[in-house]
Amino acid sequence: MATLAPIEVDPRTCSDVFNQPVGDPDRTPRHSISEVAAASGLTAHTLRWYERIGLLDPVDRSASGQRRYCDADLHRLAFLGRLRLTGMTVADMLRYVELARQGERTFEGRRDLLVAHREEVRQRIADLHATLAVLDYKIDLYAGKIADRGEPARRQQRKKQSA
Amino acid sequence: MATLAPIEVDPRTCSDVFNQPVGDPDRTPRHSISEVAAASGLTAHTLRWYERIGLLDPVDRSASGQRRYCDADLHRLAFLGRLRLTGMTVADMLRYVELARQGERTFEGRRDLLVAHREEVRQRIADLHATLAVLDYKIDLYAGKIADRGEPARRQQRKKQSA
DNA sequence: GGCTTGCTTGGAGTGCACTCCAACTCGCTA
DNA sequence: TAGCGAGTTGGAGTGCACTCCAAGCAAGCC
Repeated sequence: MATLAPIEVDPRTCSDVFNQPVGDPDRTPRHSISEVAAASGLTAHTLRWYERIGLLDPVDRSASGQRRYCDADLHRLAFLGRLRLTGMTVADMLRYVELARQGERTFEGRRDLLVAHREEVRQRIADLHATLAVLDYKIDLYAGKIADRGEPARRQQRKKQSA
Repeated sequence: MATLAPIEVDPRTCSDVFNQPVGDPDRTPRHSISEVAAASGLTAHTLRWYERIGLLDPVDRSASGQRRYCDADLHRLAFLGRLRLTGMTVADMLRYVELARQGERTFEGRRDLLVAHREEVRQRIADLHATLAVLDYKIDLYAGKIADRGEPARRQQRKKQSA
């Protein structure tokens, strides 16, 4: 069991891994929990916890009872990790996963959930950009003040420019 | 005490309100806690809590002991709100405020703190954009599937396109 | 005077998302 | 055969950022 590369974020790698995984991800159970932890950025604790609360279906086990994750598990984790990273609550992720378990008849529900999340993501991008402008402004201000302190002779002049 | 407009996010309104407020914000204490709550998006609980932990200096009081916020308080809150909204921890905000209290000699420290936060904000914007791509992809996929279900005759064809 | 509304306080409580613990098993190597 | 490292479990604990509570006060209105 070699070290796993970090899970891909290419859209196709997490398209619809629950029902019709793109590229037919391998279902061979073979990755240990520590490998998956390293690859996903989640801790082993968190992986077990996700399984316990139902975010992951029960993972395959080795003869001695240890977890062995397959590629499909990795893909689901990659997608869940994206949702989590972008602020979706675990409760909403659970809702999504439970819809997915119910099959085709929940396409609308799942789409709506993702559309709502996409709106939130867009809003947050806008918020972050607005804050970036504020940070740039203040950082420049500090840069000017630090320079002024080094060159007190120019203080008067600088103050006029950047008040 | 009229309803306050939401606090501005224009960079100049939160430039350096601690030491040299831009545009010389009014120091007249006049806004009640509920007005400030409405304008800032924070609850009255949170405003009191921010003051208790030292994020805000002790706010002026009316004759009967009620808080009266001045415009400078609003500006500080606007900036702190931006930091908070973009994921800075309260502990880091406190560190920033405490640096500001120490005056000029902490310009570098404050700048460094903001520069570090700016980097985090940029990283998060990148993460959000990456997730947006994944969400777009999956939402399109669901749209296709929902359409297919309505038009079973075309299912074969559509599947070929969007697998 | 009585009622309502809005505010005050310190400390306790909440919700989320982990994160850790103690006691245990298993496979492997020396 | 002993020791080690990696894994197992349910339940308890942690840290963060609020959020609420109970009891009380002050002002305004009928």
